Amino acid sequence: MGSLDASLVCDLPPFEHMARQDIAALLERARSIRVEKGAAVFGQDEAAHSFFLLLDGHVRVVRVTPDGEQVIARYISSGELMGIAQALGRSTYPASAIAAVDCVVLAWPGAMWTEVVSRYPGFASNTYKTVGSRLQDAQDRIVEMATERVEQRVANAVLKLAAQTGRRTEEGILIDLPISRQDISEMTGTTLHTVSRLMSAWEAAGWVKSGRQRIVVVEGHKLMLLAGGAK
Amino acid sequence: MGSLDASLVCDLPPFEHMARQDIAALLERARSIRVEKGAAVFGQDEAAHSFFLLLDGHVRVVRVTPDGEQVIARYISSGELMGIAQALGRSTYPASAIAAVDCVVLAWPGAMWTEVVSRYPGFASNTYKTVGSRLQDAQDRIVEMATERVEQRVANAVLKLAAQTGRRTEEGILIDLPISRQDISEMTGTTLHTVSRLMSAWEAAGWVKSGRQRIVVVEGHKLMLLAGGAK
DNA sequence: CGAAGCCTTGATGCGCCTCAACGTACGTGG
DNA sequence: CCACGTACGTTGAGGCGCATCAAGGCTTCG
Repeated sequence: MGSLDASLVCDLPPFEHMARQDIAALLERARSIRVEKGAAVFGQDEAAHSFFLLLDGHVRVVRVTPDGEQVIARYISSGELMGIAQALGRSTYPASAIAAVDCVVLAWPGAMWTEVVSRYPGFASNTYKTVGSRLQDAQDRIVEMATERVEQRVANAVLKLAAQTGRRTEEGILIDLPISRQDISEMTGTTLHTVSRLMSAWEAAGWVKSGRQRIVVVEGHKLMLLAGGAK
Repeated sequence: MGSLDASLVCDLPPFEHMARQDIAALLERARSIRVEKGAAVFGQDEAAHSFFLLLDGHVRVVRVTPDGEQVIARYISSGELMGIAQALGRSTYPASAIAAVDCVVLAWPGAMWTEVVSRYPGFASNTYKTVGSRLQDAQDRIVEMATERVEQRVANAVLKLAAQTGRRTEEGILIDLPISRQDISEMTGTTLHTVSRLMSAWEAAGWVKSGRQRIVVVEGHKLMLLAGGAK
């Protein structure tokens, strides 16, 4: 596919501190791909042939258990790397990446990773920073699941989504991607029923407005109190 | 402290594929430290001044929540790296590392990390492999906490410990470090009471033998069935 | 020998899952 | 464009898994 201009991406965290020409050289070797809503960028347990940068859209990273249950590991927003299995010495992807909306991604061949590391150490160290914060996130979530109750976890999940993908509107902060009760339940280890009940209660209290695949946070601070004020 | 011989560590995974003399050079710059049972190798939220290699013993990595609850993130066995915050661009340790028994650790100044990466790329890539498998572990645990019931999680935790630190005895596989019901509960997000009841039941069934801070797995396959046979 | 730490076991209650039924928005094809 | 099917959302009733509260026994160490 055609080449992209370095200026389009040079402000993204992965390219921080890289020379403009190095960025251009990297981009030249990437393929740019359009992914339709609902389609997979890569699939769980499939050979890790590439690593990716999400240019536009939102991607859901999902794990499926042997007996078919789904768990949402995280949402990727535009500008983030994903599928960086080879950076961690893995040969398969540990989860599936599903486009939550129509997306544009850049893909580099996985075999290029070692070369990239040695040639662009800045890119590599930014990648590892990303990995570090994801490990931190994962560990936070374990603590959360071990110590907090459903209501707190759901409040937290909604707040995180609002912080990550929120857009200010006159009503409040709109979570800018289609998200169902089921999705929230898969992020928090509960059922869509419980999420629905919580959202109804919060709506009655005027803290959120929500509808079909749509959530607007009106009174974030109230949710923060729920989520565990001391933090 | 005195210098160590490279032959002592050259078979450990972190030093795989490194030249003997490079290993020796690295070791020369490490401090070797004895840590008493119960003492901290490093503490949560403290500045990440060093990174470590556990030479001998077992270390418990623990997170404490704002309201004082503890969650055990993992156990480190001898030969593993730990406290590698700087490799991930972090300036503080995300958890505390407590010696489960008397330990010996090697410590390198954190500031050395960038130099180490560029000078010994093999060491770096092995480190990132470690990080990768820990991220994987963490994510597995999230899935587990989200989808499995306490009994399965506890069975899994016991099996993991047996696999990691188990020693064959005539009775069965002995988990070779002092571990209480409370510890298991902090690994699985439950209470010591529930763990105690489960262990009693398993003991009655003849699947384990256990006592004060001591667990022997007699019939591992029975536990595997419990933990979720399909895996 | 006392005290502290670890383990066990019972009784009780409730948070949340499960099962069930129905309402409502969406989009697709006749 | 309307009718239907499908996916999403809501709300109730019931029950169970596990936390919580409580009390007591058994090691291990100073």
